[in-house]
Amino acid sequence: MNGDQERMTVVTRFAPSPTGFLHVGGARTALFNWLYARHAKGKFLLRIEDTDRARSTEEAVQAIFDGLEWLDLSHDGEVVFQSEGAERHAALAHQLLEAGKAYRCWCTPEELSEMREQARAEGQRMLYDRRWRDRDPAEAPTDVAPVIRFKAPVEGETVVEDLVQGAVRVANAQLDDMILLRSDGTPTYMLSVVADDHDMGVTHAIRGDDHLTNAARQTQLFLALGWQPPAYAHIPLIHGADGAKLSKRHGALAVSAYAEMGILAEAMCNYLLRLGWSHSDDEIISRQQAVEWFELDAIGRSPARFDMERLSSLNGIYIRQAEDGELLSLLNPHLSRLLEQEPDPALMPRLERLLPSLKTRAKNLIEMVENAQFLFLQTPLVLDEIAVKILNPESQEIISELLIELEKLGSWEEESLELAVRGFADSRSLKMGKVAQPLRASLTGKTVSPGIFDVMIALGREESLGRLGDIAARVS
RNA sequence: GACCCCUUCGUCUAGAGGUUAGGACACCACUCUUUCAAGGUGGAGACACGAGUUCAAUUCUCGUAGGGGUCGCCA
Repeated sequence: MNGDQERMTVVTRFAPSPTGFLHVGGARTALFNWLYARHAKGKFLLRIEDTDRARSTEEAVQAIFDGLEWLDLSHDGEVVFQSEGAERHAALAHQLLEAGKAYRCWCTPEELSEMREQARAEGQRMLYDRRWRDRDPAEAPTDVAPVIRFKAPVEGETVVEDLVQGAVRVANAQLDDMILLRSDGTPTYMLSVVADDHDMGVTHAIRGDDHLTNAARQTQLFLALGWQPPAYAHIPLIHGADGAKLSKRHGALAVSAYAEMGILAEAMCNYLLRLGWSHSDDEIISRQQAVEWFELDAIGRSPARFDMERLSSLNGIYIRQAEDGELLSLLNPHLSRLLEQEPDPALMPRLERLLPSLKTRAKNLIEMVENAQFLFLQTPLVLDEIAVKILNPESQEIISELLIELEKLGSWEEESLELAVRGFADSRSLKMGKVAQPLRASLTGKTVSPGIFDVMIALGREESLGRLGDIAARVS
């Protein structure tokens, strides 16, 4: 990179094709582009590559917007829809044609597939054989609409100075004359990206490794148009847990699916950031630190596997760090779904009080609301199987006697509650567990819950005594 | 098949000629303890293989093997 370029404002872009949801791979690409732009105090642009009108959908465009919003990756300026530049792209193709840097090709799809068959049979790379490159257009069939192909260099090599992969050399003989304009006159992706990256002033194209070969062809096109290609950074792909490519039919989920699983956006970003990028031993990295630290040369070159365990663990950490108010609003939709109705606002303080205790016990928002569900249940509680076993006649008797002690309590604070319950256990020579577990079962209907005194405080005196009363009432 | 890229614990990675090869997740044990977690302590666990270069290679070079990607009038 020369000095002029260093002084230029960095412009990155995320350029997804709207043919499906935004999955983790795309999300990471977007994150890296965003981080690099913010780090360099440059611009992060968003371009929707919808030149394949047959496959692009409105819903997919929306899904991409939603996904980026969830991840909090805001772009600068207006969104560019690639299809809107079709006319200019087509004009560029004609300009190349007139300059003798492109030519018309009248091959039919059938001829092309024959060519591929033959190349395969001969063990060659399946390339277009350039049969119309120097052929007289007068020989053109009249019943075939031509495409415009790029007259690519035949000899020598094209070098992509990749910021992640290093210098990648491709022999020009390995690249064929790509189609610039389809027979219906519409531009192809290859032409459109080059034109748009140039027009948008993109200085750094950070994208998936699967575009590496394309980078060589795009470099040739840039040069033919008299433009300078952007700096490229091809980041390794994300693989599934089994090492195979992560695809829509193989483990790749929409980022929205992770949101529904109760993953926090911050955790997702932190996880994605550490997939292929590192800053010595740092693991928990805030957005602010990431912006400060993010450099392209710290991106690894080998593909990484997607590890849900790791994401979950990170998510647990972010949940514990989350601010209560924020967490509460994040929890709300999950709670409504679990309860199959809006939670009673009058009961929300219970959740709020139990939040600190709930935080250490969940790896995602779903687990969290499940652990908190008992706070919102109607009494008498329906006990689960093991809770029923714990509340045998003996335990019910204990609860009944404990209830009498608790009713006498003047204050309903952790200290006094603990004193009372422990005192009660001591007085009968009972181990704490003998009292706590029946208490837990009575109060929550389950055998697993946050600390029992936290539970009692969250439920409040009246509700707690009521629930214990339900159990005590069984003692005949 | 051709071309391109990759290769450190099971996974994500640190490392950039000389380290007891470090951290994180997961795993195991212990601890804390009213359950479950969280926390704390400790443990097991890796430089794919083969040649070179060098006094010295995980680190540099070249092969081999394995993995991945690309070869559309898709993007």
